[in-house]
Amino acid sequence: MTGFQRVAPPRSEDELLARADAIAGRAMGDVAVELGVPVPENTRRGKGWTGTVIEHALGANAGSLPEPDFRLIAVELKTIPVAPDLRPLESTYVCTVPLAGDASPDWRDSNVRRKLARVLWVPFEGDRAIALPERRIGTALLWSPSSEEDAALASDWETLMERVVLGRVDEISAREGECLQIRPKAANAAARRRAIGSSGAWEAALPRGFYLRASFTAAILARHYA
Amino acid sequence: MTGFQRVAPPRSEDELLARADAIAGRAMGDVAVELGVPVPENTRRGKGWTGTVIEHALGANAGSLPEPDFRLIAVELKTIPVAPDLRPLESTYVCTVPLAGDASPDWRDSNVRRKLARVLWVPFEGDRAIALPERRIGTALLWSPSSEEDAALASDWETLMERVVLGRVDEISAREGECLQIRPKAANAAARRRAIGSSGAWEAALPRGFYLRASFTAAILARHYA
DNA sequence: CGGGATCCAAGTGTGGATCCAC
DNA sequence: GTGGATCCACACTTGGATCCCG
Repeated sequence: MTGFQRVAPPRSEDELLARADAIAGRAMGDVAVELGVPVPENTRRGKGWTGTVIEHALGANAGSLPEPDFRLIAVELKTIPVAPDLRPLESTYVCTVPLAGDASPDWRDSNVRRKLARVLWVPFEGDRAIALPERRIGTALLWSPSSEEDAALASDWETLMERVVLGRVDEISAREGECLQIRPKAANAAARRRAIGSSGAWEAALPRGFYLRASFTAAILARHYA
Repeated sequence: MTGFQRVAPPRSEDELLARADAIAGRAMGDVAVELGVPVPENTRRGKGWTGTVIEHALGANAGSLPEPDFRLIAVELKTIPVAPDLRPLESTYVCTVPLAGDASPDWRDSNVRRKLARVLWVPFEGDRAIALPERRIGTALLWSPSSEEDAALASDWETLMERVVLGRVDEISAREGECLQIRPKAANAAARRRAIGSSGAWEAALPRGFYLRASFTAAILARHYA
């Protein structure tokens, strides 16, 4: 939001969906130029660019921390690169893993659950043979977890967090978890953050994040668009 | 330390004092130019400039957090503006007040005590009628608190922290404390930080810092230079 | 293929302190 | 005079994610 044209926050889910409809089918670069968002030359230098563009286009409250992207209506935005058959090409970052031992042991209080309570999925062409600005935006989907999805997420989360609070996050592999996984989330492999160690004392650990597996988001998109 | 000429960290107090002697009597601006440190035009835009210049000149490990300025020899650097009679014109910032309730209740474990255990005081001309770059650097003084000074600091610290841990930091005035006081330390009066409230729950509080009163530092300088 | 590694922008916090109205 | 308010630089953290080698 630094000097770009501002779009007012949406005041209802209908208003949000109408705006999403308005950019569906358009190219990322066109939307960005219209908003005054700079277009990166190199794709490697634009890892978070798509998210930023869509945020501005839809009127997200950019940059707030524990807040949803659309605060007024409590909706989180996730842009997701997809293949022509709508299958996601990447996993989806949810939030950081609390390593300091200051998190509730209850799934219902977790940041993962709060983040995923209401999500606007905005798919876009993920084919890397196409330059980023030329990729087209897809039709958005407003989603909340079904009771089955919530149960599956809760199960993974509880299994993973049990090891985290015991100070064993370093032993967790991204192979664990059926729909939710834990992976590194850092500038590089040397990054360290204060964490509870296995002895109960502070240790330095690689920062991690919770991610949704592509198979999980694939099922969400498939169910809706089928 | 961003692109300026680096000076190696001093390996002994003698080496540090020798360097301090070498810049005593010189003008701030001359030393800055020699080191490649930019000189600000407006004095209001250079509140921390003197500290930065002296840090570079003496070889401080700039920018580390809980570390002393001279890590190898555990010495903290404080530049202090003084009148012609060597009386300080300002109070001296020590460290932030721990508002989150995660601090030890023991003075011996406190950040204030650690910071002040060994200090190199570098006085400089504080007269605002003189442009900042023209102000001359004074003769440095390496100091540790006497047992009386330590006791006085401990007394103030304990009285103040008792109210802080009870969530009553907002009720503390800078008038309290004979040698150590608590004052705002923030970008502006609207800044807020998470703190323990009087009910025990989290509240938003204005960030604060511990400061040494000018009368306290005046006594230190007077005793040494008399 | 996907787990582990990495990249950028922007916001926040900390360390360096001094300013200035009452 | 001085208590309360404020200013700058820069390191760190977080939110946005994708890259890429075994």
